[in-house]
Amino acid sequence: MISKTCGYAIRGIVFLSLEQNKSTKHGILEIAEDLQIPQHFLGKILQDLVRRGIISSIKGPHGGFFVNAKTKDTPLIEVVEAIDGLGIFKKCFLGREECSSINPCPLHDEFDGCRSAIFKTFENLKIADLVTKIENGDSYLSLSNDFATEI
Amino acid sequence: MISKTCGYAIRGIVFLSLEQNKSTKHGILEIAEDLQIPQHFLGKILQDLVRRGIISSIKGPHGGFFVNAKTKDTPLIEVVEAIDGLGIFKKCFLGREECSSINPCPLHDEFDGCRSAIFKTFENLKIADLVTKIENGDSYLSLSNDFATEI
DNA sequence: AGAAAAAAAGAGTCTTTTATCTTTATTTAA
DNA sequence: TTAAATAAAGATAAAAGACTCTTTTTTTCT
Repeated sequence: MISKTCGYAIRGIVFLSLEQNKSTKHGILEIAEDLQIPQHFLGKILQDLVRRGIISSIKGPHGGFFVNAKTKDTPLIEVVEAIDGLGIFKKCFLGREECSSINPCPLHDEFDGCRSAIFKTFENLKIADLVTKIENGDSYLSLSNDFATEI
Repeated sequence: MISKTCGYAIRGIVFLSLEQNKSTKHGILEIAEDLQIPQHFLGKILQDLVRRGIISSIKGPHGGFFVNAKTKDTPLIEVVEAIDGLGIFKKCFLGREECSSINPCPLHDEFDGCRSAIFKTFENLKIADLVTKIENGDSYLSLSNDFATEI
């Protein structure tokens, strides 16, 4: 659905927004290692998010990426729009150039409900909501050590 | 969700299954032009489907692709499995290597319902169902002439 | 001022998906 | 039995997505 890149973006923002991370800046190396995402690739993604104002950064010693006043209230759809664009919600399931309710493909109506449900979920969910889930222990950003060491 | 290639496959099968096409063989050029899909690319896709027994083909003059006894009862999930594989229903929304209900990402539960709804729809829908929609004029395989000429 | 740390930017690579072009194999019909 | 039609196969290319490596810029600290 959303690209891998966009998933990385969301995970990066949520990482910075976790309670114990909020007060500090975090270098790209640290973030990438913790989330197991290629360092320079994640770097570019976070730079995009800084340009959009979703997170902030400072260069130089003791610099790094960090949350700003806006971060936790950012709806996920804003991140999706920044990285993938909203066009992903309009693509025809069967690969036709155009597909809409006035000229639908045979799967259009079948999946239109799901598609708008997904869209609405991205509209309604904010970064803060994902943070809460993680702090409650209901979900995880990276494969938890518990699972990693159990192998 | 499903790849463009998979969409092409479904459209190709449905094209052959339309009532007025059932009794005849259709060359790849005709199918590709009608559906506006790159000819040789669609050729390879249909060849896959022939190997899977979902459609049939005959070489030589008057040869072409055509439906067989199985075609119209083929559930869409079988086509998806043939082209994309069922792995597409397990990929993590946030790009983690593993994601499941015992080690979910913060979006896992949000979208699990949609994901299984989509899976079930692909299980339940058969090629025949899509054919019916088109014959009823409820949906279209290619951009209809009506729309094309209105531009 | 100079060295070091860190993000930012630039450029290049690898992989996958999508698409094209060419050749081969099979079948039909004249 | 040869020519033509057609699917099948092979090889290559173009585009997009994901990832890497190198250089530059900014900032801090000594």
